[in-house]
Amino acid sequence: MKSANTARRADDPRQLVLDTVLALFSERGYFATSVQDISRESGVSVGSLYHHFGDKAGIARALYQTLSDRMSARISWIGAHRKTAHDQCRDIVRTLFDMTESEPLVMDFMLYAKHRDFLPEEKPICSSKPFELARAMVAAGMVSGEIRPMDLNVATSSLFGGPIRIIVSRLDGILQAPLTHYFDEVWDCAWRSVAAR
Amino acid sequence: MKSANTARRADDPRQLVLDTVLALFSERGYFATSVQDISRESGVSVGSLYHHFGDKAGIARALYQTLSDRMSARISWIGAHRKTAHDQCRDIVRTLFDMTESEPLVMDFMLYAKHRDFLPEEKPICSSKPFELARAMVAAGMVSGEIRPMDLNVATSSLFGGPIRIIVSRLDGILQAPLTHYFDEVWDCAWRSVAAR
DNA sequence: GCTCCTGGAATGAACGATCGTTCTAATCGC
DNA sequence: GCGATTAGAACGATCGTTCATTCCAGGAGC
Repeated sequence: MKSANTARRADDPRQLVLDTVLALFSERGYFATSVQDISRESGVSVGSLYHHFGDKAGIARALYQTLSDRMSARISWIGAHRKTAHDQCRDIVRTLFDMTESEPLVMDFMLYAKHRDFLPEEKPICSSKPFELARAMVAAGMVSGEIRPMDLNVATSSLFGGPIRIIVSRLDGILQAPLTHYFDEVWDCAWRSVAAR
Repeated sequence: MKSANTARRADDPRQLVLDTVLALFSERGYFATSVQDISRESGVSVGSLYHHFGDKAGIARALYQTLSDRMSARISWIGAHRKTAHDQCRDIVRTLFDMTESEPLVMDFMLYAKHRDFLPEEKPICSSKPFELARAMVAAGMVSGEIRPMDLNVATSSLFGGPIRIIVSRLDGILQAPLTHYFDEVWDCAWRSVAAR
């Protein structure tokens, strides 16, 4: 094999760093994690960190960008492969639940990155790319008559607010059972809040 | 007047400091606010700060305690003066909306204090005193038959998740109109998600 | 095939700035 | 006159960042 992309995940210093800081930021927080910590834990020298990311905030920005893009891709896929707003939104919630269970650190970072003290210029999660995609699906559902006519912000918040709050509860350790256990009940409540009839 | 409490708000150094740090933490964040900043802005010397609060985290803890107690008091009052779970929860949402408009900094701090990097030992907002009170009202509503039988966490999250998400949108500057404008629609959606019939 | 050259990548000791905290002396209220 | 409170200069620790240096892969010239 030609191995055109010689940068395997294990050897690519960028990916090595991003994997490391996701864990460090989640367990200690951004400000309690020093650049020296990142260097030691990832095995990448301080000089390399600055070569690749510019500054400390650049590491956080790169991490957010990567995770945000991944989530956008998943949501876009759902939008293309499900027809009704009901099915699209349902699958989004299911994906969010699955991600929370399989990659809780990722979910935690995505939900709170903007509101933590770093990433000052980034816009809040609710106006970021992934959420914009979801909002568009809700809008389409309102046009098609699946969803009652109302303010678009109210509809989107009502539909996803409950599921997000359950995710937060799970991340905070309040819920012992995996989110799969709650999915049907949560989605039933969420859809009732905006369904046309 | 005897003026038994000689510590008027304007002269009480503790209250002076808490008012100051609420503004500073909200606009710059906890870690970007130095103790020297707090001293300069509040007019209280560094020595006094440490005399009254012990350390920097103590200031944040005191602020959280004060605001949390105030919110608990309001929710308790509602619990005592409204009979049905519907009216109780509705008034809680209205109070949250009102607070968001009249004291956005307070609301912002309450919603995100636990998830910011400081206050490490505090439990997350959803298991704090104010939210426990609200959860109890939901539980009572389920017993009385106002709310469909379901997992208590699911019901509470579904009922307050939408309103909280709208509050976050407003705090982030996404919504231009005051929350009063959205209240009826938001509450209608929220209640539909859990109402018995 | 061998050497030299080149530029991107990696290194980590060192730097200045700033942070939270301490401490001693001064001041206030009674 | 005495404990509680205030004052703010000073301290050690630690932070993010810099930079002179080394490493290394691969193309050019012969």
